[in-house]
Amino acid sequence: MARDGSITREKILDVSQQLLLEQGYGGMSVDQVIDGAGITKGAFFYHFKSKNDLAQALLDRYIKTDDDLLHDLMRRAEALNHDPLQQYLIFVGLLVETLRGLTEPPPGCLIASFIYQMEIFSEKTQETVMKGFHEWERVIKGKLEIVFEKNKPRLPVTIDQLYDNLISAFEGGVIMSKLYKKSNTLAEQVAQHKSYVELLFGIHDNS
Amino acid sequence: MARDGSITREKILDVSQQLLLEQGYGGMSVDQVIDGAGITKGAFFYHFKSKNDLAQALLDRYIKTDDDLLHDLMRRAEALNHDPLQQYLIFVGLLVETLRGLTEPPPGCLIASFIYQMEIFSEKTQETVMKGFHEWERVIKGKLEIVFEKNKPRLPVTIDQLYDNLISAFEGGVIMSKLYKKSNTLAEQVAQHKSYVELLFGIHDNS
DNA sequence: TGATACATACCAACCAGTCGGTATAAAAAT
DNA sequence: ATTTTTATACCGACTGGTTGGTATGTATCA
Repeated sequence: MARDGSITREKILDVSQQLLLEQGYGGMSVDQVIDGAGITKGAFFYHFKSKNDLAQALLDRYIKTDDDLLHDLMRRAEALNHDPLQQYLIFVGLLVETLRGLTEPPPGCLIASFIYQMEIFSEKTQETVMKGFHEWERVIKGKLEIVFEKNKPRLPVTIDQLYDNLISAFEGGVIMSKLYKKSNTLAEQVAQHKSYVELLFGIHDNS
Repeated sequence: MARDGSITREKILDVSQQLLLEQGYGGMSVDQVIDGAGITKGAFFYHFKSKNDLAQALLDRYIKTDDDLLHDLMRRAEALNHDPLQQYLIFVGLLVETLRGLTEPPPGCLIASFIYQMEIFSEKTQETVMKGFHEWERVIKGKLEIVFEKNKPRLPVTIDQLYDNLISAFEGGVIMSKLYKKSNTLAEQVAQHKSYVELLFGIHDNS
C-alpha cells in the first residue's frame, strides 16, 4: 500500500499545527510530530526536507485557507447589498458569525505565533509571514476606499487605521480567547470593530 | 569582585527578555543567554535554578512593571478630572501618549508570547500567565463600573466586552507593530479604543 | 572564615537530519 | 500474460552537535 502520500502529509501538517500553537515552533520537536502522526523519521523527512520546510508548508496552507474564507465572505456580503458601507458591515457580520462557530477554544493564529518567534525562521519564511495579511489588506482597504468616497466618518480616522483595527481586533481577540479558553471572546471583539465602524459612520443616528 | 549579584541577574533578565521576544521561549537557549550576557553557565544557574525559573522571573518582573504603569497612569488621570468617564478617557489618552514614546519597534508583550507557547511552561508559570492581566482587569472594570452608573452607552455593550476591547486593542496593536516594524501602530490602535468609547458615550454629539 | 558570586569541566538526554534498506504498485519489456 | 524495472512511500538505526543541568573549584568581600 505505497500509494497516496498526501494523506500522511496532511496528517503531519494537522498534528504539527496543533503542537505549534500549543508549544511554539521552537518548543516543538520533530519527534513529537512523528509520535503524534504515528509515523517515523524517514516518513517525515521524505515529505519535508527540513523542519523549517514544514513551517513554510504550514504557513502556506494557513494563509490559503484564510484567503479563501475572505473571498467567500466578501462575495456573499456583496451579493446581499450594493451599498459599499453595508457590504463591509455585512462582511464583518458574516466573519463574526463564522468565528462564533469555531472549535472551543480557538487554537490560535499561525501568523501571530510566527511573529512572536520570527528570528528562528529562514528569510523566505519570514517574508511569507510579512505577506500573510496581504490579500486581506488589498481587499479590505479596497472596499474601505469606496466606502470613504460616499461616507465621511464622524472622527478623523484613516483607511489604514480602520484596516489595522479589524486585524488587531481579530489578533487581540485570539489572544484573549486563548487566555480565557473560550472562543466567543474572539467573535465579540470582531463584533466590537463592527460597532465602532457603525458609530463612525452614524448608522444609529436615525431615531 | 564577588559583590553585587543583582547586576548580573538583571543583565540576564534583560538579555533573555529580548531573545525570548525574538525567538520564543523554546527557540531561546541558555547558551545564547549567557553569551549575550557575557557570563558562564555557572553564573546563570547560580541566579536561576532552571530555565523555567528564568521564565517565571521574567514574567513576574514584566507584570510588576505593567501594574506600576497602570497605577501611575490611573492616578494621574484621576487627578486631572473627577468625572469617571473623563477619567477613563484621560487614562487611555495617557496610555496612548506613553506608547507613542516607546522604542522602535516595540519588542512585544511577554504575556502574549507566553500564551502562544503555554504548554512548555510549568503549571505555576501557566497560572501566573493567566493572572497576568488581573490587576488591569480589576482597576479597569472597577472604573468602567462607575462610568456605567452615570452614562449609558448608545449600543448594548458590556463592561467585560469593553475591558476585553482595551486589552485586545493593545495585544493586536503589538502584533501589527511587530509586523510593520514601527511602534506607532500600537499607539494608534489603543487610540481607536478611545475613539470607540467616546462614540459609545456620545462625547462628540454636542455640535 | 564563611557566605557570596561566579568560572570550568562535564554529562545524559535530546535535537534535527542522514542513510541504507524495503514493501508496494504502476509502467515497461518480454 | 508474465516478468522486469522503476518510482513512490516509508522504516528505523545512526550521527554529530546542542540542550538544560550539575559537580567542583576559586576569588572576593564582610
